[in-house]
Amino acid sequence: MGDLKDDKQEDVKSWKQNPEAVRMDIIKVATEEFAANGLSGARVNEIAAKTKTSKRMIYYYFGDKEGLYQQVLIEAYRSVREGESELDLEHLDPPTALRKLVEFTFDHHRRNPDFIRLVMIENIHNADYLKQTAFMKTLNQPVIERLTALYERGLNEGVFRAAISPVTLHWHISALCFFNISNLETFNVSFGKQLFTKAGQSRLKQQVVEMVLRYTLKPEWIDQCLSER
Amino acid sequence: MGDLKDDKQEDVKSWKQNPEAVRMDIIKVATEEFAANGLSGARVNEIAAKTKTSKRMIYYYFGDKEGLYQQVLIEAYRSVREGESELDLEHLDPPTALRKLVEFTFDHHRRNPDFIRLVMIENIHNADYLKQTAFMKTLNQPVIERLTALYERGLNEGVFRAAISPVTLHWHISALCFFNISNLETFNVSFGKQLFTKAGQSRLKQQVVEMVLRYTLKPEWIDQCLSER
DNA sequence: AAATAAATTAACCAAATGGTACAAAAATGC
DNA sequence: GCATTTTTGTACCATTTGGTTAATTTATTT
Repeated sequence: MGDLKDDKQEDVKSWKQNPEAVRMDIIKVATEEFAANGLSGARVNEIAAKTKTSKRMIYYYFGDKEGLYQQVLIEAYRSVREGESELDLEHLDPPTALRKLVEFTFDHHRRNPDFIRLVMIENIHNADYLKQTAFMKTLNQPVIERLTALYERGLNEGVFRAAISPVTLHWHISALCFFNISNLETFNVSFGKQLFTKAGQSRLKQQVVEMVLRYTLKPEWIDQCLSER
Repeated sequence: MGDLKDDKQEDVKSWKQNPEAVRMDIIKVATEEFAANGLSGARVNEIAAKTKTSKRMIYYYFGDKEGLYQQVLIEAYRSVREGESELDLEHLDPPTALRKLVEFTFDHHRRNPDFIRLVMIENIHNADYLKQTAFMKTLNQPVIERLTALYERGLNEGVFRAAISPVTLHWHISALCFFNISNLETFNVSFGKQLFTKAGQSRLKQQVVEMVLRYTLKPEWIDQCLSER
């Protein structure tokens, strides 16, 4: 018993190649590490250890730490924008569509804290790594286009106020939904946890919706659109 | 010419003590470094080099890097809250006072990007270092108190809608003003610089004011209060 | 099947980093 | 004026870190 023959010849030293899977494994691990610790805080050794492969592979595929970070960023933006594109707002009346968009954004940011953290981290670095990629504008264009279409429908139907720029509208929605996650911890410490309990969050979500709608709707439509739901 | 005598005996090896000045010098330099590079990104050597004193002093006064970071945070919060307390809103009618508060917050955050960055960084660290200090709630209480007084005045005068919590109101104002600075760079890259030119910023400020007022005011007062200015 | 290219491993390295040991100069107490 | 305590400067160190060298294994081409 226990003689060491070629009983299991498979697990001795043998591996299949699967570059793409290895790449994605590294990116996934690195995403968590960078989101948790920032660019300078993350440790390549730590990332490598949590990977199915070795540190050498990281440098083989990504060149250096910053190259890896940049790919993590790109991948994060891509996957988030992909998620957003599932929304279809065209068949809803404009106020309802806007409400749905805000609610979706609010929930979406809550479900993707790692993405929020990566964006925070990238801002700390003055967006230097996003600037290098340069395809950012293309990637983000659809967001604005959808919102523009929605806003113009609302204008034509006479329910939205004029002279709001879609980019500004997007900025407002982003600000409220982003801050909710990004500053959760310091706000907690400073002002208590009321807003961040489960009940607090669903109340807050409705208030954010309300804020955006009260800003966008013509006054005469406010009461109807807010009670509606 | 050039003989080395005791010509200047004063600058050889002599110094006056001034602990508090040294401490503040370190904190000031460290604030910039931490704001620029984060906790893990900042280098103690670099901080020391930019100081009038030596690395040894940093460890003497602050124990370790994290201790220094923590003091930097505390000092930053204190000085910012101090600045805010200069506002006196009591003698203005509630809508005007609220407008002034929002405008002030917007400008204030713009003038203190280092503070914004420190808060971002602290959030990346899950507010662990603020949690340790525990006097945060005391420090931030006045902000809520002032806002509560203002809101209740507005209620009594019949110009504000009911059932808005002051903490929530503060959250909304903070979110919009904070995001403006914190996410400036990534927003720039993603959606263009329109909102962050000089003209763009003053327009945005008015829109933020408008958003808060439309949310807070009773509908019948909106037109009057927004045109007023 | 031989030669070439791509993918992977393990051991190693120089530089940078947070932190300290030691000693000397000022201030303070007696 | 002397002893003790506080404050400061210099030189140094152990560890960690990002990154590499060189060799081995699998896949692909001819």
